[in-house]
Amino acid sequence: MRPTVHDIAAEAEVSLATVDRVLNNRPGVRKVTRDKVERAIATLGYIRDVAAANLAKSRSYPLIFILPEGENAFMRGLEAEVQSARARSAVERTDITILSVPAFDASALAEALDEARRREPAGVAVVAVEAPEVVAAVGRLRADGIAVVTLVSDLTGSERDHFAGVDNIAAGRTAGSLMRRFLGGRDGPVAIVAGSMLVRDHRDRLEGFSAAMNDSVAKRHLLPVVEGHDDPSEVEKLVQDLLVSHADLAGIYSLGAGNRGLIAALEKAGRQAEICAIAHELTPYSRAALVSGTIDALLNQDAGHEVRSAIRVLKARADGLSMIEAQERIRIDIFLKDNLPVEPA
Amino acid sequence: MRPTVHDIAAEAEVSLATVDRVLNNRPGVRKVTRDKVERAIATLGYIRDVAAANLAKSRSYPLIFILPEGENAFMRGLEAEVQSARARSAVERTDITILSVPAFDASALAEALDEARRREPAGVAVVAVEAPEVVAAVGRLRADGIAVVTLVSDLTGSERDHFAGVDNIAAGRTAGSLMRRFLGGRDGPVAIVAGSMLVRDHRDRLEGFSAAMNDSVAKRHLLPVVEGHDDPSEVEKLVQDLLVSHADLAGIYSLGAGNRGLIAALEKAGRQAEICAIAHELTPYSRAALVSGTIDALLNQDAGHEVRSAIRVLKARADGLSMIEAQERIRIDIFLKDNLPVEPA
DNA sequence: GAATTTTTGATGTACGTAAATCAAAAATGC
DNA sequence: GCATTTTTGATTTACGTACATCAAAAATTC
Repeated sequence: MRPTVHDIAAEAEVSLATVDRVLNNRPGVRKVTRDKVERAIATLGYIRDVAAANLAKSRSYPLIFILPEGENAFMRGLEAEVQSARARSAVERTDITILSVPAFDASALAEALDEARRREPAGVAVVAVEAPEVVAAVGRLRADGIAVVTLVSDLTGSERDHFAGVDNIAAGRTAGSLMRRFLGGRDGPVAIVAGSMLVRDHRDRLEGFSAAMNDSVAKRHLLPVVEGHDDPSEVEKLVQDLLVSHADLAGIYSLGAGNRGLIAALEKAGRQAEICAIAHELTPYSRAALVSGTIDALLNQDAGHEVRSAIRVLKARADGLSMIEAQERIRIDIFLKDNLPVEPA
Repeated sequence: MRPTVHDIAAEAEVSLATVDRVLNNRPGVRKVTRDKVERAIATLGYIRDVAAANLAKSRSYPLIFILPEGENAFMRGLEAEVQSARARSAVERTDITILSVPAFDASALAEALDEARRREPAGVAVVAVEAPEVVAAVGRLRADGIAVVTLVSDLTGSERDHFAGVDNIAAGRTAGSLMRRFLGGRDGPVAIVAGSMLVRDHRDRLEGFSAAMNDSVAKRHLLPVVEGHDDPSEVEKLVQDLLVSHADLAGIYSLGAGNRGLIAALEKAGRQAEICAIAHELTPYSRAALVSGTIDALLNQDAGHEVRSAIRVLKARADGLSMIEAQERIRIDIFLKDNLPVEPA
C-alpha cells in the first residue's frame, strides 16, 4: 500500500495538520519540524495522490482557444481536437471555450484576445498572426496573470509562455531533403506555394526548405514563392499558371494549406506522375492524394498532440508550475502512402 | 457546476442508494425506476468523476511486463519506458513488475509466462517469440482470466487480447518504398539483414519490404536474407562479408537490431556514402549514424506509446471494458536527419 | 518569570463516488 | 388479505487530500 499523509504524520511523529502545512507550504512550521517531515516523506517515498488532491481542491481551469475560421481542413481538424478535449473536461477539470476569428486578420485576432481577457480564464491558446497589435494583446493577457500558449504558429517578440507546435524550420528542411532525394538526378525547377508570409510557420518552412535545397551539391533552381492564402481555388489558379509557364517543372512544395487546389491542378493537367509534390498536413483530401500518388510525401503535425500539450502547459502555468520542455516538443511526422495511419472513424 | 450523483437522485426523485445501484448496475432495481434514473442521467448530462470513483474504490492493477534481456538498445529503451510508467503508478493505480528473459528463447519465455501466472496479476504484457509452448502458456493465462497483450512482436494463433505494436508489414513496405526512391535509377543489389525469423515482427518486415521492392517497375535484385540475431558483432561480420562479396552493393535494409555492427562495418569499409542504409528503431547509436549520414533513414516505433497503450488496454480488459481499436494503433515513424526529435535528457 | 508570539495538535468538514447495512415500503403470490 | 419477496430509502463509512478553526504547548522577548 502506498503511503498517505497519515503515514507521514506517524513516521515524523507530528500531527496531520503539520504535515499538511509542510506539504502545501503554509506558514507556521519551524525549520527543524519541516525537516523532520521532509525526511519522513523521503524515507516513505510518499507521492501526493493528485486525483484526491484535485478532488479536495475542486479546482477547475477555464481555458480559451482562439482558432481561425474558414474551410482550412487542418484548422477544422484542430478544432475537432479541441472539441474532443472538451469532452474530457470532466476528467481533466478544464472548462474550454472556443473563439473563432477570420484567418490572417491581425486586428480581429487582437480583439479576440481582449475579449478572452475580459472572460478572465486561467489560460489562452492562440493560433497567432504576427503583428504588433497581437503582441500587445498577448502582453495584456500576461500582465493579468493569464497564461498564453501559441498554437501551430508562433508569435515573435511576444511574452507567450510557450509555443505548442513543430519546429517549422526543421519541417521545411525535411521537405527539402525529401525533395532532393526523390528528384535524384532529374532536372527542372521547383516551385513553392505558401499561404501567407504574415504567419510565422510559413516563413519558417520556407527558410528551412530553401536552405536544404541550396545545401545540395547540384543546386536546384527555386521559382519565386507564390501565396495562395490557404484558399483551395486561389492555390489551384496559381499552380495552374506554374504548370503552364514551366513545362519542365520537377517539383512543387506546398508549405501552407489549400492543398485541394494543388491536387486539382496537378490532376487536371495530368502531370501528377511526373511532378514530385510534397505538402503539409494530413487531411482527408491530402490523404487521398497521397494514396493515389498525386502527392509524394506529406509532412504532418499531430493536432491532437498539440492541443493536449497546450492544455498541459496552460494548466501547469496557471498553477505556477514549470513544464518539462522536452516532453512538450511536437514531432514532425513524415507520411508516405505506405505508413499512413488508419483512417479516423 | 457539473452534476453529481446527488443531482441525479433529486432529478429522478429517487434515493442516492438507488442511483448507485443503477450506476454500478447492482441488482434490485425495477425497470421503471432504472429508466427514470437513466433519463435523469441523460438530461443532466452526468459524467462519472473517475478520479473520485477510483479513489472510493481504491482499486489497483497489478501488471507484469516480460522483456528480453541483452544489450539490444531498443529493448533497453522499452524497459526504460516501462520504468517511467512505474513512476506513474501512483497516479494510474498500477503496480508494475518487470520480468527479464533471454532473447529468442521460447522455453524460457513460456516459463516466465507461467511464473507471471503464479503471481496472479490483472494483466501481462509480453514481447513474444513465436512457438507452440508460448502460445500454450498465453492460453493458460487467459484461462485464468488474466489479460494478455503482446508488445512489439505478436504471437500468431494465440489468444492474446491485443497487440501493442506497429503493422510490421507496412513498416517493411515503407522501408522498401524509401529504398526505391532513394536509389532512383542506380544499379546494384540490395541486402537484407534480419535478427531472427523466429519473431513475427522481423518476418513481417521482410514480407513488406520484398513486396515493395518487387512492386517496382524496374525490379531490383535482393540478396538472400542473413540473420544477425540482433547482436552487434554478429551483424558487423555479416555486413563486412556482404560488402566484400558485393562491390556494387546499392543498399542495405537492416530490419532488426544490432545496428552498431551495421554502422561499424559500413564506416570501416568507407562505403557509408555510396550505400543507402535504412534501419529500424531510434537509439543513441542509430541517431548518431543518421546525423553523420551513415544511415539514410530510420523507421521507428515509439516505445513510450506502446507501453502506455499496453497499460491502457490491460486495465480496460481487467475491468471487462472494451477498447477503441483505432486509438491504440501505433504509428510508424520515419526519421531523416532533418526531423529528428530532440535528444532525450 | 510573566507576557507575548510562534508553533503544533486535535478535530471537523468538504470533494464525489463506492459500498454496506438495516428498515421501510411496495409489489407479488396464493 | 395475509405472508412473502422484491424494491427502495436512509444512513454511515471509506478513499486521500485540502483547508479552516480553536485550543494547547512551546519558544521567544524583555
